[in-house]
Amino acid sequence: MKPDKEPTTKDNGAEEHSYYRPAVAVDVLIFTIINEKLRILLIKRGIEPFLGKWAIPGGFVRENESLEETAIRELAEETGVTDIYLEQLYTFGEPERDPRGRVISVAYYALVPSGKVGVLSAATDVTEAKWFPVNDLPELAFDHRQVIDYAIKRLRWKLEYTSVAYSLLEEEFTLTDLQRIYEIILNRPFDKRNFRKKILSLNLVEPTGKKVVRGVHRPAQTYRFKKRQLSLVEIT
Amino acid sequence: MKPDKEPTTKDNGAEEHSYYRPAVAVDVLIFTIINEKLRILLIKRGIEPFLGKWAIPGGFVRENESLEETAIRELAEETGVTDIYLEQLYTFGEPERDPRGRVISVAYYALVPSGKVGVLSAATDVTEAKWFPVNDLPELAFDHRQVIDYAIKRLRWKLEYTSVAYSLLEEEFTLTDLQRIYEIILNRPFDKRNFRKKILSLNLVEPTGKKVVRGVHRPAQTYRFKKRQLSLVEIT
DNA sequence: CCAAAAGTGTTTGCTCTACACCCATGG
DNA sequence: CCATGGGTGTAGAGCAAACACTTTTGG
Repeated sequence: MKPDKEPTTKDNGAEEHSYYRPAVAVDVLIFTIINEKLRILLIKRGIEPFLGKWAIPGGFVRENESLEETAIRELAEETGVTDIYLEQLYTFGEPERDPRGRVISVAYYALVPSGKVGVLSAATDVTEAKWFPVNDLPELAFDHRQVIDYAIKRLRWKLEYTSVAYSLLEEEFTLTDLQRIYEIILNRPFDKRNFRKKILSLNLVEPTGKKVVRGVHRPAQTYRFKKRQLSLVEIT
Repeated sequence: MKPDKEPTTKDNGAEEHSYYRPAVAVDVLIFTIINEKLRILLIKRGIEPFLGKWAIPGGFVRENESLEETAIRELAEETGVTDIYLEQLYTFGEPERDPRGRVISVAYYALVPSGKVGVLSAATDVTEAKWFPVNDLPELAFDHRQVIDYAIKRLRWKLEYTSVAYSLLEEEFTLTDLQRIYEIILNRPFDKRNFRKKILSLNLVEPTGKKVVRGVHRPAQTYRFKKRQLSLVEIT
């Protein structure tokens, strides 16, 4: 139970005694789209430091629990959802990030389908939690502003080069739904014809055969994502 | 000094006492190119577990030292070099990765210019360290095989989409040098004319005006990287 | 019949690929 | 003068961008 030289063995036996052990937390950035805006789930701090400020939900790693398991647990505690897109983002370890002492925090980010969101926001009302549009954030605790900025950059990048976008949609969706995800997150318009051409040429999506009527206009074909597996470039 | 609820405040006061604190290590994957091969610096373990197996150099985070500082320190201890490309790779935290107890390890990877290598391999002879070609690795300790595989994937990706390649070269280099870096790491040939056209069109490189003679043939123009700063896509 | 989103092709420019020969040097 | 890598251009294919009208529905 007392690691002495891991993971290396650079034999300068000077460090045989107990090592300095920082606290290790996992923070989970939970994104979704509500009302045409990319939003993140934040919780209001009830204690010092940063009392009253908003923060990314997170918690400490437990014994016998992997980092990913911690993230999944946190996610479930906050939102009740499981089985959604989750990816390690970055590990933040500046000594001064927490005024109370050293905390190394491994950040993950999760994408929740826009549809499950009603449920979520209800479930999270108990502990003071809210979905904030990412371009209208409140005052944040710790270095959480930078963490969020970094996550958004990564999300934008992933959206352009992989198929994460599907993680923000329900099983069945229209191509317009998909296009809207891209437009909202990347914050620029796409040409409808070119967009559809590109998506269909990627062959990641197939029509369900069903149509859905969503207003006083022509019904739309719905599609489903072929394999519920992500990305061509599965390197972060 | 005793963080109680960081970084979140999900008020279930059950965890007010001292948290479980795993050991936190930083491992540094140091890559370079020697003799037309991509190589990684490994050290031989002198103690159990995995005695005699090779491992990625690393060490524990110290108080008041950021993760990056730890990585820089490890890198300097192993190789003597400073001021080289360093990037956080991933954080590995499976509870069973170290048989002796929980160790969370934040992996960084570094790229050392091919030229500084002579110096390095000499300097590292003291502690049993060796440069191994990445496609001819010895038996490795812990989960280090996967860590290396992951790093190589990331390195390949970075090479294609950013300008990390320059981190493996000296200040001044020929276009053939650069092409060779790409060919070695991506393990496929490039067309000389197309390669040069592309590199020059990116405008990241400028001729030094000097030429270098390196054999019984026409001397080559040398170039330098315009801004010693990396990547267009500065995300992960 | 009107409003609103769904759906659909073609042209143009640009980027990527394939490909072969002359040049400068040292021995 | 020979061997060796340095250096250069062009044509064709495939991909990305721009762009406008018809269809289906509910009210």
